[in-house]
Formats: sequence, C-alpha cells, structure tokens
Amino acid sequence: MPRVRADDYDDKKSKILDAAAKLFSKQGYAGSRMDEIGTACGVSKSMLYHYFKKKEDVLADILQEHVSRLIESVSAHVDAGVNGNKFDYFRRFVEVYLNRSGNARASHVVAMYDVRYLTPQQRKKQVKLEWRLLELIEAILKEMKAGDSRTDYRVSAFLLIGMLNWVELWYDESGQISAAKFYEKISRLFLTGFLERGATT
Amino acid sequence: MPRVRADDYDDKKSKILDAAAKLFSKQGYAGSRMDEIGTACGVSKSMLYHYFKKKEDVLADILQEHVSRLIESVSAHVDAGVNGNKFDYFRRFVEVYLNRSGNARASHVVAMYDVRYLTPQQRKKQVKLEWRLLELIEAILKEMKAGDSRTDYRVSAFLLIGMLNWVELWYDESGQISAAKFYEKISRLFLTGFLERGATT
DNA sequence: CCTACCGATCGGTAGG
DNA sequence: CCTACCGATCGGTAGG
Repeated sequence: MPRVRADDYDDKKSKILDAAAKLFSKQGYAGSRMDEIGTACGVSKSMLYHYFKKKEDVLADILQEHVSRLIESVSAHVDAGVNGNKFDYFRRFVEVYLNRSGNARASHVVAMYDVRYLTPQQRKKQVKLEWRLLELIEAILKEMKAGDSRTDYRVSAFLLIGMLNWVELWYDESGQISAAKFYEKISRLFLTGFLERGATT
Repeated sequence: MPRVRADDYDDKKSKILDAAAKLFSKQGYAGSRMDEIGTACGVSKSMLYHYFKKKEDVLADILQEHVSRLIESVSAHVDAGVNGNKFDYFRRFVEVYLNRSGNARASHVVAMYDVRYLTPQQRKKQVKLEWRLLELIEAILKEMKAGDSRTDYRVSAFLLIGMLNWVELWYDESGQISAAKFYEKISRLFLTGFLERGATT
C-alpha cells in the first residue's frame, strides 16, 4: 500500500507557520534559524524540510496566507455594500482590517518587515496580492466619494493603508484607548480629511 | 612623533555608514555581511573593525545619526514657531520631515525595518531618541489646536508619524505626483481630519 | 523521522 | 606605546 499524505498534514503545516511567524516577528526572518522554528513547534529540523523545500518557502507561505485572508475579509465587506451610513461603512472597514491584521499580528509584522527576504519570483507574487488589496481599498474610497481622477484614489489608498499598517505595529489593545474608540478616531480623522474638498485637488 | 587619529577618520567613518545604510536598505541588516560593507566602500573587512567594534555598532550608528538629524530639523522648525498661517506651518513641517528622511532614504528604510537587530541596550537608547521626535511632533500638533487631553495628541502624533514614515517607503519623486503637491495633499488630509471637532473626542 | 554530517559562510581576531 | 591597516585564518553556525 503506497503511503498517502498524513491526515494532519495541513494541520501540522499551519502549526509550523504559526510558530515561524511568531519567531520571525520577534527576531526577523534572517535572524531566525530553521532549528529554532522546529524547537518552537516541537518538530525536528529535518521534519521541517518535509513541509518546506526552502527556508524562504516558510516565509512566502506566511505572507501569502496573511494577505489572502486580509483580501478575503475586505472583499466580503466590499461585496456587502454601503447599505446605509457611509461613515459607518468606512468605520466598519477599518474595524475589519485592523481586527484581521491584529488577530494575526505576528504574520502582519512579518509582512511589514520581511518581504525583502523573498526571492524575486516570490516577491512578484506577493506584490500582486498586495495590489489586489490596494484596489479593494480604492473601491471603498470610491464609494465614499465619486468624481476624481484615478491617481488620487490610489494615493489616498496608500496613505490609508500606511496609517493602518503602522497602527498595527504599535497599538496596544490593553492600553488606554479602547479598540472601538480607536477605530472611530482613526476613521473619522482619515475620512474627514479625505472628503474635504481641498484635500483632493 | 606620536601617531594621532587620522585627519580623515570621521570622513571615512561616515563613508562606511553611507555604504552600509545603502546595503542594509536593500538586503536587510541580517542579510548583509561585513565584508560586503567593506567591498561597497573600498575598505577591507579588518579595517571596518578599526572603526566599529561590532557589526551591531554599524547599525546603531546609522539609526542614531538618522533620527538625530530628523530631530535637529524638526526641532529647528518648532523653534522657529508658527509665525503666520497655521496650515502653512504644518505643511512646512511635513516638507521638512519628508525631505530629511527622503534625502537619507537608505537610512530611513533601515530605521523602519532593522531596529530589532539592535542589542537591548542600543535599542533602549534608540527608542529614547524616537520618543524625543514624537514629542516634537506632539508639540506641533498642540500648536495647531490647544485644549485636549495629552493622550489624544500622542495618538494623533503616532498616526501622523506612521503615515509619514510609510509614505517614505513607497513615494517616488519621479512619479506622477510632484513632491510639492504631495506635501500639500498629505498635510491637508491629515490636518483637516485632525482639526475636525469630532475627530478628537 | 533522527543522527550525522557536508560545503560555505558567518562575525570577529590573530600576527606582523 | 600608540594607531593604521593587511592577508590569513579563527571558532562556531548557517542551510541543507
């Protein structure tokens, strides 16, 4: 009887990815060794090479999975449509984005810091994914206000995603400002500035 | 006659730091080797150890110098005072910050991505410097609007610095949007949102 | 799925 | 006795 892929193959693989993401987020990709990843999830180094051909493949999988999930969440929000108050729609987008990236903070940190360690091919694929996310954010901004040039939405989308990604790196949910208050604040600050007439010329 | 420190000691040292910053910004700190830094500036690896005791000291010097210069520039702007139109004062701050970080883009990228490779002691010193920069930005925001709680200025300062730092990573001066237009846009977007009454509650 | 290793390369230092 | 600098090589560890 030929050997088949173990039932828990995917399960183990995602456990490795979780441990690796946590490690990379602390020490950086280049500062983490394969055997450290193994120790962190109770697997031998050789075993890791059963799931991943190269060290870079671990990184690529973390990044791709993270952005894919972000796209999924944001996409669902876009598909649902405005359906009522525009500001509320925007605020809920901010909430969805920051919740998604916050729940996977380790992966998010790695996505911020370690993209450069991907091979050119892996990087190309990753950048493509990130553009899809940017386009979704552009779509949301277009819902907020129609009539300007495309370039303008792109720049605004960049500014927004920059602010959100940065926030994720330092915002502490256990801190002084509650998550809900924070979503409200950041949404209002950005949207007010974005909607103001002079801001788009 | 006793030998003294060479006349061009500081000059050579800053040349090394420039080359290292460029290298780190492309390959990351952990992905760059000491001998690569040497090759990049025409100096032997052993020579590098005349100027820096450890590899980490190269990184620490790059980061400290970069943030110190940012502080210097922003501090001068704060000292100059508003002197007229408030929006103009804010826009000029954005210009100063993005010009300073843009002229030293390599160092800025390294400051964004590689702080984690500092030793705990070096990191502590670096974080202290960065707090000083944040306080300066808080001071500017306070000039724009008085009367709110301290926490609020801090969060807004974080949002602003996040947007500015992020921008530096992708903004292409040779691109479609001119630097002047861009400073104007980002300033107006942020300040409008920041000054709006609801945004600060 | 482990132990035993490899080719190479790392940061850092020797003698002169 | 200091600083400036080289070719060679150290002990230890990386990915595989």
